[in-house]
Amino acid sequence: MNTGVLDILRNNNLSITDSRKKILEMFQQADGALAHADIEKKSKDKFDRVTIYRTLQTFEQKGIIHTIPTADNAVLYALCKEACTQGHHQDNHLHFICDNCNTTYCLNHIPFSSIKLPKGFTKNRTDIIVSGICNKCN
Amino acid sequence: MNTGVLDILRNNNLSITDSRKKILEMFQQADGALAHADIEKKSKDKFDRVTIYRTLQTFEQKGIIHTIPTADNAVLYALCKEACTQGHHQDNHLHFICDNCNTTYCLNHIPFSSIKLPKGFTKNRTDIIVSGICNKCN
DNA sequence: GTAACTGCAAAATATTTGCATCCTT
DNA sequence: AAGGATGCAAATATTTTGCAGTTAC
Repeated sequence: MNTGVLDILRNNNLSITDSRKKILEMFQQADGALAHADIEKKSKDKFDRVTIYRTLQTFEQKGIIHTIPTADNAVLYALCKEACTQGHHQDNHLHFICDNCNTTYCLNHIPFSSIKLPKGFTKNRTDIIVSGICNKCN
Repeated sequence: MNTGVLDILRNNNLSITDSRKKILEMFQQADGALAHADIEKKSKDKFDRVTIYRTLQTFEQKGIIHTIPTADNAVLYALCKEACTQGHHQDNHLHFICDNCNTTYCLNHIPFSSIKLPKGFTKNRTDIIVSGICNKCN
């Protein structure tokens, strides 16, 4: 897995630094979404808050991670799939947020019909957020 | 329209105050989503920031307005349709956010197939956020 | 060696809380 | 009159910015 992290950074022309390696690994291990606060907690005494903000921002610009909109307005990030490229994120995101344990699942394999917009509207990105109770909490 | 506002407040056992009337009217006139900042600007020198926070919170608890998840993490609110009741918001929200003018449209009449979750997952709320360019900006 | 990244300090924003006063009913 | 709502002050929390020192390449 470590190699994967390095490859991702190299492929995006980012220099290899401790914080970037560590934060990327956290995303891979989480296999789901992380909030700024999660990263801060899990990396206790490791990185400055500011570094985390900047790293997340860099990753998002490069298309390595994407934001997940949430109803309660927490800022969540998750690894992008291959389809994401710099400045142009994958079109369809389907995320499930558990109301109980608060875990976020990326359910990219769930199909849904594409949405037809009214005339004159152009679609760029679609986000679907489903909340409820996950299989572990049920 | 003024009567509508009063009815809404009465139906929810809320006392009729200037800020509540004014903010509700803003939502009706906006016919779309408003952020805390929008309300603050539009009601210049009228209400305290804190009153706006508290009013929005009250409205949301009563099911008069609901939050709209956004990718850029702005907090948006919009009027709920009749189907919303206290503590139990309408199931399907479809919102369009213009990347250009930033206007948010509630497109509740656009159909989409219901989403099937994996076994063990229970659905509570579904939000669909489409971003792109709206008909006015196109 | 140079450009880029990090950490610290501090500024700018955003949100919450406490309390005295005012308003609605 | 009583309970709730508002405004103000202040405490917290969150995010951004500047800059000097450090690190990657």
